[in-house]
Amino acid sequence: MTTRLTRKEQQARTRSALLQSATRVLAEKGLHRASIDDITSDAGFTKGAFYANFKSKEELFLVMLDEHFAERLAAVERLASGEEALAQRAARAGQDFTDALRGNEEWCRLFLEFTSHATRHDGFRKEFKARTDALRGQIAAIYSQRAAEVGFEPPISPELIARMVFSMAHGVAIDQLLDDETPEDLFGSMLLLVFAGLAGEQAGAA
Amino acid sequence: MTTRLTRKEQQARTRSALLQSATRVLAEKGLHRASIDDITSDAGFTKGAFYANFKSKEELFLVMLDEHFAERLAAVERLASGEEALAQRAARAGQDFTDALRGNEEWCRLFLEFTSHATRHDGFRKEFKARTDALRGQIAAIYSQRAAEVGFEPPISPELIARMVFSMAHGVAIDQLLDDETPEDLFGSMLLLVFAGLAGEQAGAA
DNA sequence: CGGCTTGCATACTGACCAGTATCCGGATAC
DNA sequence: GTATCCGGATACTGGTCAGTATGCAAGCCG
Repeated sequence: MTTRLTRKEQQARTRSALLQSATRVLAEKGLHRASIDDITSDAGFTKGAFYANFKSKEELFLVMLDEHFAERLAAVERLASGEEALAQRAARAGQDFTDALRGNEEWCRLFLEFTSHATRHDGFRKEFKARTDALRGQIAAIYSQRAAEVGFEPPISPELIARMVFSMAHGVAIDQLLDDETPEDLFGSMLLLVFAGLAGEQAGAA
Repeated sequence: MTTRLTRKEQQARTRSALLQSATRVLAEKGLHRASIDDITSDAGFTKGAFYANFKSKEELFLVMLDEHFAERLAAVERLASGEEALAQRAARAGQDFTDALRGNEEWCRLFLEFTSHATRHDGFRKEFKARTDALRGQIAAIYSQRAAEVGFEPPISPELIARMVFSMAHGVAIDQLLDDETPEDLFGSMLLLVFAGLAGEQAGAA
């Protein structure tokens, strides 16, 4: 019972170990300063294992992008179907979305790295954008559904609201990376203000 | 009249040419993928010129940080002393602050690069933070002064408001780098909502 | 004018790294 | 049980880059 794994299982295990190490090491050192050897040795392998599982470093980035966004999308969908927060303000969705960011320094760093990589690699940028759009679309949909339930008519489009929430989250993530004095509830306060503003705008005419 | 420059003047000219090229090249290629040779040759020099003017690549980053923040601080102070926008909403200050960002893709990219560098180099991070704090403090002061002029009592501290404005600006900057479909007025709309929220919060109790 | 200084150029070094070629040993298939 | 396959290890290649050492010519000072 020492070696119970088929070859496929073994390789899958290796691959996911590499991905896990990649997340850690790339977040720590940055996309370009972390070498393949850094990543594989962190996982207890060598270069050979890497190239048996990924075509290139660039492909690794893509795979990681996929994994991270899939996780977050799943989290959002879980929230969408969950009943618990239903009566809460729609901001909840955005809040939850960035609970992923807050306290998750690793993902913040990776997000930064991926972003700057994306600005220089158009293929990667398109993939990044596509996934961001999907996530944002989900959140917009949730918001709009919740708003309808409460009988609230947003003065601006849910898509735009979602975009604002994303931008705020990313900005706060940056703030937290740079500054150890960032107020704990910065993002929450911002959401509150924005949604207070939305409520106010509805009352007042355009 | 061919060579009218003293040696000091000549070197100052070289140095500023290098800094200008550094801004362009580092924004284009990223802090670590742009080599010293890339920078110097963009300016029509070679490595020797670089090391005659800067101790190391790291020192170059610091100098650039200084220059950029000095520019922005100056811009903010110009705004603070200017009379033209005095009657406008306090958001003007923040707006102007990020006009520097909007349409200034180069600085956005550099900001991203500096940020991610800062997360890995504590000395640099502290310098970055110090300058950010100064800029944010300025904006908070302006906001607070304007609010007093209008007789408006902000429900939350001007420092926190300034921090929000910064975060939003940075988030929008990221959005714009990643997405060519970012609405032109995203940042403006966000500011509007936030300040509407502030006004509303003042009326409503806590 | 002549020796000294110095800003910049050139050539080089040591280190690092993505990707490739080759090999091995154990799992798989028959 | 033997031949095959293949995940992963090892060794190597070509290229890049920060930083250094040295040279040189043009500016500086007496």
